[in-house]
Amino acid sequence: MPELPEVETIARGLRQGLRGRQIRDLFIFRPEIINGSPARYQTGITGKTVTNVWRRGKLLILDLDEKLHLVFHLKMTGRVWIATAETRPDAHTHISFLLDNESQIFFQDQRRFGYSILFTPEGLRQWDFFAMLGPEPLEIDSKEFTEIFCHRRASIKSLLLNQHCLAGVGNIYADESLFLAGIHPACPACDVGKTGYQRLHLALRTVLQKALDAGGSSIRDYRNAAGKPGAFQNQFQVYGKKGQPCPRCCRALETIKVAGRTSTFCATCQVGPSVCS
DNA sequence: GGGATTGTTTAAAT
DNA sequence: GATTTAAACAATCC
Repeated sequence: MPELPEVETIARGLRQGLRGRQIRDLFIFRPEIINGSPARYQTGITGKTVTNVWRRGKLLILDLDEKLHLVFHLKMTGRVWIATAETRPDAHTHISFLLDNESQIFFQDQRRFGYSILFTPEGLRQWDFFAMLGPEPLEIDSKEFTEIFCHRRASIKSLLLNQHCLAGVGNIYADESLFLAGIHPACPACDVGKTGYQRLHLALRTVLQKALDAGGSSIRDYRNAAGKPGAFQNQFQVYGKKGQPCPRCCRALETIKVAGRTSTFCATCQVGPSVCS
């Protein structure tokens, strides 16, 4: 679930608490969630100091001194948070990092789809997944945004979810922004139209910013760097609200599968594939 | 037990 | 070759 606003919220929280902290030791309870050699991971991180924490797409990245990047992908249920010295690791705690102030970073993941990797700067640059990420949706201008979609026939929703097109958007913010822009999720991207791209760009930025302001969305698993849930789930207009009245026209919200994902939308307010303008 | 959940990769089709 | 679609994968919940 952690998409751009959630990962960004975690990164901001960690940055606050971790800058200048040294990682004294780490305990790897489940080596298989480390991509690459666990031994190299262990020795590479031990004794290093966290110099910065940032986000790219849905990736959480801790910069360590001596030029290393400690990367996490949280996938569905991953969490990275700062626990007190007394907190005991549970069955879902796969790595714990002991800090020089006795607190600890926990990497937990109930479903274990997430992973962590330690990179050198060159390694990170050459990592295909990282190199192929599209632009940050909060950073591009409307011309760039339009250019991503206007020549492609795939559904607009599938391209919003495609990390090569835009980095950081997942199912929640795709559905919410398409509703706000009044665009049907299955509409071919090239048929959305000039004003449609502008509405969608604005809608996406608006939704992402509001979610950031609310500290992200917690459906069930997401927690911030302090282990606390976000609040944006209380502002959802359509996501997960099948059968409930559309906030705009009161027609019951429907779901369809687009790009293999459940998409909740209003059949009145979101213009269909054949009528997009 | 089947279906749904997620982001991403891989394979197949166009 | 580029683009698109579908299936597969990980583990767990309901």
